[in-house]
Amino acid sequence: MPEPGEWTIPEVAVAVDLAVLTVHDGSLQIMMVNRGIPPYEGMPALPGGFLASASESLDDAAARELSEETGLDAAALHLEQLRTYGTPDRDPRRRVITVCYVAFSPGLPEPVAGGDARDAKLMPVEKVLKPRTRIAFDHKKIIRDAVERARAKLEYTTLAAAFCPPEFTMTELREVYEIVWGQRLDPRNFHRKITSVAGFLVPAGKRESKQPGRPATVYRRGPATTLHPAMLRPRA
Amino acid sequence: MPEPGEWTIPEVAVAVDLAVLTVHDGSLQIMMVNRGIPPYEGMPALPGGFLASASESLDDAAARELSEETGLDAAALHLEQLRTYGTPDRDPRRRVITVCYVAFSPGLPEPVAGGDARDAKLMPVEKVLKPRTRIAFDHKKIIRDAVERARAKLEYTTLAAAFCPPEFTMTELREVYEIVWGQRLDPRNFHRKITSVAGFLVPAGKRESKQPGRPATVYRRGPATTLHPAMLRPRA
DNA sequence: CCAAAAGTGTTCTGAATACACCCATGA
DNA sequence: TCATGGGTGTATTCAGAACACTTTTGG
Repeated sequence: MPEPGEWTIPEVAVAVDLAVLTVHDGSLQIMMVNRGIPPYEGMPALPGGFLASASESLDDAAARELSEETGLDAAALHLEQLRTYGTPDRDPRRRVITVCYVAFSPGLPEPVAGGDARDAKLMPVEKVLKPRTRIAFDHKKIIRDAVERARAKLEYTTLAAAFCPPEFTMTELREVYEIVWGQRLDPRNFHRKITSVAGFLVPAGKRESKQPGRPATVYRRGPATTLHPAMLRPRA
Repeated sequence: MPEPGEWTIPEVAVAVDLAVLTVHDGSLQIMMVNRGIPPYEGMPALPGGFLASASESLDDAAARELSEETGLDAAALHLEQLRTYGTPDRDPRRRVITVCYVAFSPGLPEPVAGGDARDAKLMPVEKVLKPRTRIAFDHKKIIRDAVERARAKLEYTTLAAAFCPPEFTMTELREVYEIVWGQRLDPRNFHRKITSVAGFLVPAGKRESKQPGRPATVYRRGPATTLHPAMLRPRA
C-alpha cells in the first residue's frame, strides 16, 4: 500500500448526497432540490454537498447537509449509508466521489420550512424515475438504489414505522408497506403478522375513529428493530 | 449544494481496501498483507491503496489493488462494494476515506504467487477478530462487516458457489455454508434444498469417489444468482 | 338499519425439520 | 462384509394465504 505523501494524491472532491424518502399523499416521495447553476442547471437533484472540512466526518456532513438543504433534523431521522458513487465522469467539472445516505422520514406536517431549504420539495419517486424525467448527475441511479434499499429493509426490519408519525394505526402502517412495495396486502393477515412480532408496536391506549367503521387501535413504535421471521414481499 | 471551485475543497485522500474472503483449511480466511512502515508497522492490514489518478474509477482501483497486492485476477472473482469508512482520525497522518470492497474467492490452488504479493497471506477470520489480535487502522471493523455481508448473502444468493472451485460436490458446497455460518447443517435436507433451486448447480456428468462411501455427483455453477425461497440460517 | 372499517377464527398449502432408510463405493 | 458417506422418502411442524365471520363505529 503506497503511503500518502510518497506520491501525488489525486485531486478528488468528496461529497455526500441524501436520498430522503417519505410516504406522502398516497405515494412514495423523495426530497429534491433545484439546481441553480450549471451543469444540470434548473434540474432536480438530491440534496447534498462537499465535506465542509478535512476533519468533518461523513455522517456529520450528511446530517449537516440534510439540515441545511431541507430544514429536517437528522437526529430525529434514521440516516444510513447507502453506497459510494465514483464514476470518473459523473461530474463534468472535476473528479467527485459522493458517499450517499438514505433517510426515512414520516409525512411532513409543514412542507419543510426554514433553513436554506427554499428549493427543497417532495417529488413522487414514480415520476422521478420515469425515463423522460431529467435528473441531475447520476442521481436517478442513486434514487433507484435507495428505493430498493427501502423495499428490502421493510422485509426484515421495523423500518416502516419510521415513515409513520409518532402515533399511527395499523392501516397507516399497512399503507406504508403497500405504497413502498406497490402491492396490496391483506389487511387481516397483515394485522396478525405485525402484532405477532414482539416489540414492533406498543398500543397507545387510544382508539381513532375518523371514518365510519370500527375505531382503530392507535400504536407507537416499539423497541424491536428486526422481524423474525421476515415479512416477505408477495412475489407478483 | 456548493460548487467545486467556489470554495476550498478539503484535502481528502481516497483509498480502496479489499476484504478477500475464502474458505480454506476448514475455516473462513481473509487475505491480509503486512504493513512495512508506520503507522501500524508490522501489523496485518487489508490489501488496498490510494486511487492511482483522478480518472481511475473506484472499481478499477479495487481490481488493480487486488491484482497488485495479492496476484489474484479481479475478472475471475466476484467483487462488490461493501461500504465507505471515513472517520476523520482513522489514519493518524491525514484525512483518508476508504471505499471498501468484498471479494469471494475459491480456495487457492497455489498460495498466491507472482505480482507484488510477497506479503499477502491468508489468516483465519476467527483469529483476526480475536480481541487480542492487533490489526491496522479500522480494518477489524471492516472485516466484521465483510463477514456479515458474506453470511447474509449466502441466505438469498448462490454466492456460496463462488467459494468453490469450478467443479465441486454437494458436500463441498455444504461445508462452505457450515464454515461461513459456523453452524452444522443437515446434509440430506441441504441436498434437497439446493437441488430444488433451478439453475443453482448443473451436474458435470461425473462422480467423485475420494473416500469410502457412495461417490458424489460433481457439479458446476449454474446460471441462477438468487434463491427463492431463501435458505435461512438456523437461529441458534 | 346499513355501510364501512377493525379485528378474529379456521382451513389450506408450501416449505423447513427431523430422521428412517436405501445406495454405492473403498478397504 | 463392513464402515462410510451420498442420496431418497416421509411424517411433523410451522408460517403464510385465503377468506368467512364477528365487532364497532358513522350516518
